[in-house]
Amino acid sequence: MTDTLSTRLPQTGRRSNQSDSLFETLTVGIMTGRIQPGDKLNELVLAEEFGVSRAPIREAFRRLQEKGLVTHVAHQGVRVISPTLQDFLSLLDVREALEGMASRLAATEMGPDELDGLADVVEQHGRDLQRNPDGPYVQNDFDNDFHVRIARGCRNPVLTDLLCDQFYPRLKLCRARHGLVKGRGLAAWNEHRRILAALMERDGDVAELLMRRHVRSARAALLSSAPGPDGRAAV
Amino acid sequence: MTDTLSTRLPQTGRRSNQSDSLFETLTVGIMTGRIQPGDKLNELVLAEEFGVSRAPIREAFRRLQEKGLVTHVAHQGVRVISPTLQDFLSLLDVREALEGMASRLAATEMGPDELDGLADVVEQHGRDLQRNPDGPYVQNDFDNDFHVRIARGCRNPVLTDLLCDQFYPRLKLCRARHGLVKGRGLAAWNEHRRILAALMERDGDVAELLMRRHVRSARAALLSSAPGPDGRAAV
DNA sequence: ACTTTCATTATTGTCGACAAATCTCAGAGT
DNA sequence: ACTCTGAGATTTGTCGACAATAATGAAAGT
Repeated sequence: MTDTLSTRLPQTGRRSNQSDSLFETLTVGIMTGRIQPGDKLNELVLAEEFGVSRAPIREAFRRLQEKGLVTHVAHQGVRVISPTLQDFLSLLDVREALEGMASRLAATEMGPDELDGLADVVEQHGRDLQRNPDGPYVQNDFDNDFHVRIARGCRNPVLTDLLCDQFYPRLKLCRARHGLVKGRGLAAWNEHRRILAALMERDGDVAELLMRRHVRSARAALLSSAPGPDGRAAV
Repeated sequence: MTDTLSTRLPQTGRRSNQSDSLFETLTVGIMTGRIQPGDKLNELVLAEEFGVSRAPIREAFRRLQEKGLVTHVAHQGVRVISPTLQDFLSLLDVREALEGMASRLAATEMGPDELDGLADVVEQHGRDLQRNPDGPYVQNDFDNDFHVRIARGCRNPVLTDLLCDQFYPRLKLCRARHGLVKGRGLAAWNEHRRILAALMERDGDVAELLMRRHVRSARAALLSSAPGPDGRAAV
């Protein structure tokens, strides 16, 4: 945790209870990397930092715990999860299943305007690649991310929530811990283009197939860039 | 909520904090149907019932909220989710993806002893069907459920937790709200047998295919037994 | 020098109380 | 009979304090 957290506290009057604000702020803090994997979250420190009592802090902790972003052991406090490479790989297996289904559903459910927006995202990604061809695919803006748009376009609220609220935060946590895979930007972009084409053709079977292959490629790239020779995490 | 909840409170000294006990007790209460969908959960009432203060109650509520079993609106309290038929169907779409992947992984990861145990489960199910051929497939014992065993056999902790801790409780909630589909017991059993066979042959492709078809069949049966003519929930 | 023991400290778990918001329902008004 | 209003009651949000447990570190023993 490099910086003071209170800088981002909305102190909004819109949301009446502080527990919800805290939860959101801490979630963003973990996703952006301001709070690092392995960091201990001290109740008193955070309470003072945010100018609240410990009760709302603890309630936010319980939600973070159930969200899978922190661990909580009795009388020992809360600590940001530090996923092993094995955890990362496990997460990507589940991601393959979920995003594959999301793509299948999105193929029939996304509206023309949504598809246009998705095409814009891909096009912008292509322009970014021209400037920096070897860079990884970075998820700068959550709302303008290729995968997030598909997760939202599948018209399945359970799946959308699962991916956006639970899965992508944990994925960002894994990336903060293990780094991004370099040099897969161009390959990812090509795979995105083919998935987009399948969606526009309303071909759910192909869209699922391509998305699953896409996630599997990312997983394989991660595995091949892993430190250990047997595919196990160093820590 | 028909019965007093405190009957199941472990009051165990083993688990030091009461928040965890409450969370588990409430989760079981919702899963078993003792707490019904739509029920309001009053902090003071529960605090008195369990003989604790409101703080641990509230912390348990936050975890239930993030688990997706209750809703929480500010100054209005906590209420057990009352899923629409649409939610039920959405859940089954995601279930198809997750259990399909679990079956694929389980085909290569499950040990011989685990497969034997799974075969016993299927056999026992067959004996139950002889006595009551028209009954639905009921999940009497969580540990001896066909799907739970596969979820645990896939050797992917993320997937196992997602299915057992998050998905199956929500599924039970949906069943409590919308009832079980009658008369699918025999068909389900046959599908289970074929999935088991694929697992024993270590054929992940077929196992995933059959499991997805199995879940889709259950979904279709639910849809056809639905009240509305257009597949929309009455509520 | 190293390990063990024990008292001190720091942190978490729980509680009761107060403030703020919502809900309830009797009574006035149409 | 129906709707609207508002005071009282109920319920939630937050706080400060105390108790219980774990982490820390100094002193004693080997």
